[in-house]
Amino acid sequence: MAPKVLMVAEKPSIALSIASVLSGAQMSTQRGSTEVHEFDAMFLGSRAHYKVTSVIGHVFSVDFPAAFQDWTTTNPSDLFQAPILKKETNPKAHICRHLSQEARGCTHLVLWLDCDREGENICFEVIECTGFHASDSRRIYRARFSSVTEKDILKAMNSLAEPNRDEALSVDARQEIDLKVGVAFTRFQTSYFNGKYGNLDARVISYGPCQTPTLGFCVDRYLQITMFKPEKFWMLHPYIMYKGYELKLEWERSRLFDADVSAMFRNRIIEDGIMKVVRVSEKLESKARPSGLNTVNLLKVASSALGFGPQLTMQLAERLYTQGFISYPRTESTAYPSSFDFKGTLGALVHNPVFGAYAQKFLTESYNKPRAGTDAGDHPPITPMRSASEDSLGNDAWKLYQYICQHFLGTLSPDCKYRRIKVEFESGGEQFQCVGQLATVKGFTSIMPWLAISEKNLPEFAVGEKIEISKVELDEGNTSPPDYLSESELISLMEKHGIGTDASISVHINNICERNYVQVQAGRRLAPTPLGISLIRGYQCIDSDLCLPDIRSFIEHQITLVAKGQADHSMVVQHVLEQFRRKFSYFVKQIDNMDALFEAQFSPLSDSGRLLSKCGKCLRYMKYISTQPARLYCGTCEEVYYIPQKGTVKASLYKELTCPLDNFELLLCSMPGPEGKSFPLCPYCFNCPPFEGIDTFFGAPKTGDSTKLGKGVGMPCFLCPHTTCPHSVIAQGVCACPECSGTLVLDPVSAPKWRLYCNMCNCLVSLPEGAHRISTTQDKCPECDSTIIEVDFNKKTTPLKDGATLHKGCILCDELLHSLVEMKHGRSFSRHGRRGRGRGRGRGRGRGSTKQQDPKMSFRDF
DNA sequence: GCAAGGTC
Repeated sequence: MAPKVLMVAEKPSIALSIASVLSGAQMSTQRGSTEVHEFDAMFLGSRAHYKVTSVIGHVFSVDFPAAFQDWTTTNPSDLFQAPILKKETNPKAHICRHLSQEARGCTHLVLWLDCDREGENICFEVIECTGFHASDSRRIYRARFSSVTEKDILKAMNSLAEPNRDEALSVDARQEIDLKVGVAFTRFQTSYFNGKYGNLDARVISYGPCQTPTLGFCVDRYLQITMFKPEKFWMLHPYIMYKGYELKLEWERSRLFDADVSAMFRNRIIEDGIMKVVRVSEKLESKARPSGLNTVNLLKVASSALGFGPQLTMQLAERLYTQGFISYPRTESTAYPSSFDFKGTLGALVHNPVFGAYAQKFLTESYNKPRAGTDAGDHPPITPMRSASEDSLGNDAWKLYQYICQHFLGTLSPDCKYRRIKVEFESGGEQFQCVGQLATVKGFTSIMPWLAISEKNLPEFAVGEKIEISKVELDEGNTSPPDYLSESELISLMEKHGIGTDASISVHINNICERNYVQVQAGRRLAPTPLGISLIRGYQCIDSDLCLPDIRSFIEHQITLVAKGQADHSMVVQHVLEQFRRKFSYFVKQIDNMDALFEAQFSPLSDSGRLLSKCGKCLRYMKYISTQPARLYCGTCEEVYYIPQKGTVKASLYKELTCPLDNFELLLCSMPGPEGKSFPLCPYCFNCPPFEGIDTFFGAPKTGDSTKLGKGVGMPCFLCPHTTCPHSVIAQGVCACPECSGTLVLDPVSAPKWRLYCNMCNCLVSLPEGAHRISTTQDKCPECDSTIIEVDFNKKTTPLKDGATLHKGCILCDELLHSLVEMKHGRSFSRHGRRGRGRGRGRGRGRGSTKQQDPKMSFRDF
């Protein structure tokens, strides 16, 4: 039987390249989760059928099991020993199913994942999905390629190897360590600080072994700035007039920090009055052309020269790449592969209106061999692939494309050469100099003009000449602090310390912006916020390891032992986690030290917010904190009560009305929008629902579990089954909801457009408009068990005979009332089923059995 | 709600 070979790459573009090379572009392509390219060709000496497909990065990512997902019930320190599981990274893409289907009937598997540790790890993810036996070295092969070129692909096919399990395990180790450390610290910090300060506006206060050192770099610079003490200095600048030039000479001492001494030197020069030429030297200097463009350098230039953040740059680059204008934009390599087709790339640019002439010259004459650069074995440097114009790309993409073209042409240009002439002088025992520069070969600077050397002409001097000094200036200056860290400097620091990868550096920077730890200022400089500063200073005083870049190198070093087979995977994970667990428990013990910084930076809850609602325990007013998450704070009891995160809260209508269960003053909440519900709410019950068995809470997810209440999820009065309180669903409920198992409740502040709404779904029913008052009574309809309501009509518009205004009745069975009510949302309104009032447990099943029996008894047909 | 790493 002919072998059937499944080959899997890390991304669709590489699967396409491999298939094109191995099939000689004679393949058929099927769509699927990812494309599958099929063809016949030789494999290990026999004719074989090939299928080439790909994953889209990692198939799986790690997470905690459900039992550890709940912030309120899981102690973060338990996370270090918690089990972890692998979940499909993107379940909607069905990559696992795709691989399993494609592997059916295949005799061999060839793994073409990127040749780095992550790729090695994905190899085993793929093996798992395909159902091959990981140990079957006669059927599973690893293709090792250093670039996606025909030469390297063919070479890899002829030297198939085995996947490296140790390298894959090292990635497993990193994943587990990053997850456990990051999540444990993040949950602890967030829970500790969130809600503690009035003006600390943070949804989550995250920690991570990459993002935190990244923030650390920004705060370090900020601290340098604040600690900086300016010093006065003086510079001596004699001037001479010579052959028509006025020249300002530079002092060999550059500057002095002593005013008197500087003045003394100045007097000596003035006394001497003559500059003597002691030496004239000339040197040929050169400025090297760039090597190939990699991602990190692209990010740096884009940030510092184009003003684009890394996130935007990568988005633009991705678009240019998918549209075929540039090569793959995520690469570490600055060296072109030996097989790189420079002529082809230049040819693509010859018709470009901006770069065409420059490219054409290289083709007709010749071009320089690019500098060696470094080869990371991933992708070639970023180059243009196709000509584009500003009109077709749009402004930002064009700027980036333009730079990529300029850089590419720069790499093929000669170095910039220039003559540097230095003239040295002496006067009054002091040495001075002036320097001239003249370009002899512009080289790459003619296509990258911003890198050109600044030219300066000097007249010719002869040694021994004496020239009169025209004036002497003593310039005073102040040393100045550095500026905030620029994004481009930050990228360099991250690269230097191994924080993040070419693909993730932009993510970490974006992270610390989104978490409100830093703000991007003009010129893309990163100014840390009070929150960012307090965090880093907090780590520095508790355990500075936590925010130093070494924390990443430590992890990298440890997992490298696994990758090299020098240490056992689980031993290393255990060892590293144990160290972090100790650091974590020390951090928890010392959190007061960080809190002291927060106290200095942020105002305590008791100083902010307006007074709202009396606490049922101490009977004092609580404070309303409007910043997210919205909450009430009792300064006396030091308790926080969350309230619904949407809508507004007022005390007005329910002033002095208190909850019979706990004595807390009721609030009136109004959800936003013209159809938003209004309802009373007890701050205490909302946070600590007093009745068991209520499993539908306001704001809770539909599948929510009532034992796991989050912030903003709880029991407003319309869900409360209290039997005598006038605000409970027992008192305010009118009838069963026609749409769901909820109860229609009277909206207490809906006048003059009186209405009922369902306490569980969106169902809305409008009542007679313009009534003075509508209220529920304690009576029930004998026919349908709904609550009898009482309407006090307006004298002028009353529908009652003789101008009477008071009317009691059932909204379903009373003819007059029913003619005045209208269904706003929902399909039908049956009078069947027992009314809501009887549902002592808040969620009755009254309607369930009769629901389908008489569809005609709908609201409209009534 | 949480990390970092792939890639889209």
